[in-house]
Amino acid sequence: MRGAERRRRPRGAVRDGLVAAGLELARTGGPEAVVLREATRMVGVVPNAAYRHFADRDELLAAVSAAAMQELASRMAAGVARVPGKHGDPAAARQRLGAIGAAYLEFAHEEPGLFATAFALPQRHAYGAPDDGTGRDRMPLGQLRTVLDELVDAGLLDRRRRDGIEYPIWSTVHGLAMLTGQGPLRDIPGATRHHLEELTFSFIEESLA
Amino acid sequence: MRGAERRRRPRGAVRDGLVAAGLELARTGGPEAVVLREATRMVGVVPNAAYRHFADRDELLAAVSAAAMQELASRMAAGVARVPGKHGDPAAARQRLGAIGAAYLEFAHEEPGLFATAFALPQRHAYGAPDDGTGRDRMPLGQLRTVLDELVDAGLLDRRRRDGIEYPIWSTVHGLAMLTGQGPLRDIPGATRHHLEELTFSFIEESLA
DNA sequence: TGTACATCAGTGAACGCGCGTTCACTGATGTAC
DNA sequence: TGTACATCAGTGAACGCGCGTTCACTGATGTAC
Repeated sequence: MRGAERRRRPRGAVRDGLVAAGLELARTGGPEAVVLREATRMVGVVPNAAYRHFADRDELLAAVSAAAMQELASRMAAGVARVPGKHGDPAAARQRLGAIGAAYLEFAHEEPGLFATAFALPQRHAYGAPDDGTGRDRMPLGQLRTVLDELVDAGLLDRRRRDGIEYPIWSTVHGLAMLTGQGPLRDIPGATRHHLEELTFSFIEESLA
Repeated sequence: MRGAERRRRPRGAVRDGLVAAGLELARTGGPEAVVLREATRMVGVVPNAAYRHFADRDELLAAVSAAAMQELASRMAAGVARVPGKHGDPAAARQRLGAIGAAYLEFAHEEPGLFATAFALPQRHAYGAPDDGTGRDRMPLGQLRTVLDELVDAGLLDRRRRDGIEYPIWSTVHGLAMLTGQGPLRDIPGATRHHLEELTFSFIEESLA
């Protein structure tokens, strides 16, 4: 790089660029496609420059994975926010639960690579992390809990059944996402997939009722 | 290899050996750990010898994956067979459903690498394949269907709700296996995991009731 | 039953590839006085 | 306000590695007559 070109990037631009590049790679090919050298190429920087920002490839992947999870969380939050009706309204509460599940499945289907990357983390996520104060972008599990609490307040879910029920529900939706995404049901037609999604939502509501 | 050593292996032994070696690799490190060269080393054969039996590495992985799925199917069948009581007996039917789910989760937990490999197939499985005539070793989905039919016969599941309900149930169990296996809940203590499994079984039964 | 020949299933050597990572370096930026 | 110096964030070159895969080969086995 010629002298005049040095340090033209704003602070943190390379790091952000590497994560963004990693996200593009993950989008196409999942976690294994997050190749450190390729990311540096996309940013226009020499391979070892990455080591100024990440200890190793795993650390880059962790950052990419966290970003992918954040993207899922944002979509869920947006889906929930789109449902009108105030807290405690039964119809609204039910719709918000549906919106959460729908956003989850939509993300898994539209961005299979990112979805896989969000969950294929070699380390732990802060799934239960508190929100950022805005109430948006909270982690998926937290958002699900909030809606389930609302279901209780709305009288749609027995308070005595509330404890821990987020896990079976999460499992059900996550399982469907995996089976129809990267799993054995991945090649079924779209209509069939939607039918399975409806069956699954009904199954969940049946259990809550 | 010296002349006398040539062709001492019985027919098909190398191929079977490669699949067995692949299974060992997958057991430890999942699908990516199925490395063709390493498998040939384990069998004691030169790397390119593998190409007498598989077109490429993907074909070897497919064979390994199918074997892993077969292992899961066998465990499920064994679990079901262990439950006494004849067809149509309500208590037995319920227990057989539980045995299927338990075998699935146990396999995912005890053999996470094989579980991942069984489902990380780059091609399609014959999940709905007919059985081999013995009634054992049928594919997981087929076994689940059989038990659900029995639940209907036993009067525990409304016949009108039977159609397609295998998918939400499969999703629920599969999702829990993923979340507590390779997923974000992978590091929870064993007691917590068992609690989640119980919660999940209850959730399913609640929906069927 | 014996022999000629095709096929099968292995060997041996080599290939190019891209990867993650390390090292010594240097110019630009920020900071203390 | 100016200067000395530390730190930051990049460059350039190189490494060893193991991988999948291809090629030409050869000995053992099975088959046709």
